[in-house]
Amino acid sequence: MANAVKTIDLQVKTPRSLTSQAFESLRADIISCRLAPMEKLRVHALSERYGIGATAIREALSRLVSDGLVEATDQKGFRVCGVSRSELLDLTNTRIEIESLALTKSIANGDIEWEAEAISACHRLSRHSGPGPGATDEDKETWSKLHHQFHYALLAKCSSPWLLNICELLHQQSERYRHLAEFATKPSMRDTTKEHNELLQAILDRDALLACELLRKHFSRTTEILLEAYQTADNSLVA
Amino acid sequence: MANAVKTIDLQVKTPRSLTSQAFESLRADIISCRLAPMEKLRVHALSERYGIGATAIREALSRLVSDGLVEATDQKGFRVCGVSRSELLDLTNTRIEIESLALTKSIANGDIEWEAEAISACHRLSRHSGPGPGATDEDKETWSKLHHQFHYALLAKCSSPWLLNICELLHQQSERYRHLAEFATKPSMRDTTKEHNELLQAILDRDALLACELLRKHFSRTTEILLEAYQTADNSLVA
DNA sequence: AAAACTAAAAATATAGATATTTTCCTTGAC
DNA sequence: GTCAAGGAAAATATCTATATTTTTAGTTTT
Repeated sequence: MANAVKTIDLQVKTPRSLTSQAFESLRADIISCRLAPMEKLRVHALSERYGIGATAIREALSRLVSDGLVEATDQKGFRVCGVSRSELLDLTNTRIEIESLALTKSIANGDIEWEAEAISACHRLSRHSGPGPGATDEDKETWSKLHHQFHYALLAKCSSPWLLNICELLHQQSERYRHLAEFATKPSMRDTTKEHNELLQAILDRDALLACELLRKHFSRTTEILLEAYQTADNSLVA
Repeated sequence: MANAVKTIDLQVKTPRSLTSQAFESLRADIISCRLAPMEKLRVHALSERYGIGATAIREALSRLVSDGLVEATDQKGFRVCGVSRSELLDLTNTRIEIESLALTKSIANGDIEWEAEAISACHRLSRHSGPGPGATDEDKETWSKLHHQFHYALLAKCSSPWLLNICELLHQQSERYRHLAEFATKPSMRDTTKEHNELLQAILDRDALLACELLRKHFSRTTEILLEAYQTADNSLVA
């Protein structure tokens, strides 16, 4: 009721707190490995780097602890979580199993709108030039986003917020591993677009078993390539 | 080398930081619902309650955000995460599915030592008087711990740190729901000891399918009882 | 070379300043 | 009279700067 024009309220942009800004900057820098695994995170240094007070940094780091990106030790401060071959393998396996659950549910519940979203996300992704060697940092970031949106769209209708949360958590972890080897990967003799299209087709056919199998292969292949890249580059992932 | 008696260093207790203390106190109070769902968490008030400075509280609250126990809104502070029937149902389902994965793996990998641990944890639990109406707060807490240790022991050999992490996360969430209805539950016409024993037996028989089915029933029954308790007590879990 | 001491650096905690949000009261319109 | 709008005042969140403790690294001594 009352008059229709009152406050414009065009959702400008949330006047976010410095803590939130620091949180996102830190997360982005850790996932992209601009802050390397096991790197010590000195609050004072970060405070200068981002131009944000120490308390806000400290709080942002704390929030990242439960996300598994930062580890904190009492009286010794923070550091970026380490990486290892065994963790990458565990992560990949866990992700395959849990995303398969979500995908199966999504296929069972998804409606036409869901199919449409998946198709358009897949299309957007396929038209991007990809994260290959010639790409700028911005290109790579855009591709990551599109890639994420495609996979998210597939799981979106699993109708389980908790399951979806967990998938997001695992995705975030995987992204870090992918970035870690990014500069070491070769011009990829891999047709990811084809993989995505096949996955999409299986989904449209509502063939959950095939879709899960394709998802498994998709993730496994990425991990294999990463592990190989580490070996070639002696980019030692200490076990 | 050198003389044997120097510093006693009997692993007294880690001289933990105030932040860690605050973190654990807050977590315990939220899980036990001494801090109720949706309750506003005023930093100043908590600072006095625990006798710990505001910064440490703030940091501890930040750490709880990613654990899904506290939610933060920029410029509006913190509050305990809300609860709902639908979330309880989602949580239970997700937990059933994911713990089943872990349990199956554990059964595949577990050795004699693992069996022994499971048996002894089950025994310890069965000899406890239980969390029934006549129990003191300390009794209840001890029972929770033993119950947790039993279930953890079952999953311990899944050989996937990530999967285990996620199970712990979900367990923590479930515990909060259990405590929420604790005072409303009736003298339980339920033989949990029997349920636990049957589950243990299936595991010793290495019958993964049966074990998962028993686990599912175990969790489902708890949730049913909780939902019923909410209804009777008008302990409204707003949908 | 190992232990003990010293000085610098860093993490943690406190207190106080600033800015935002909420509350509550007043005012005005229907 | 009731409801909505406006606007202080209080409460609260956020941030900075400072002080205290702990860790680390370097140096000396045994």
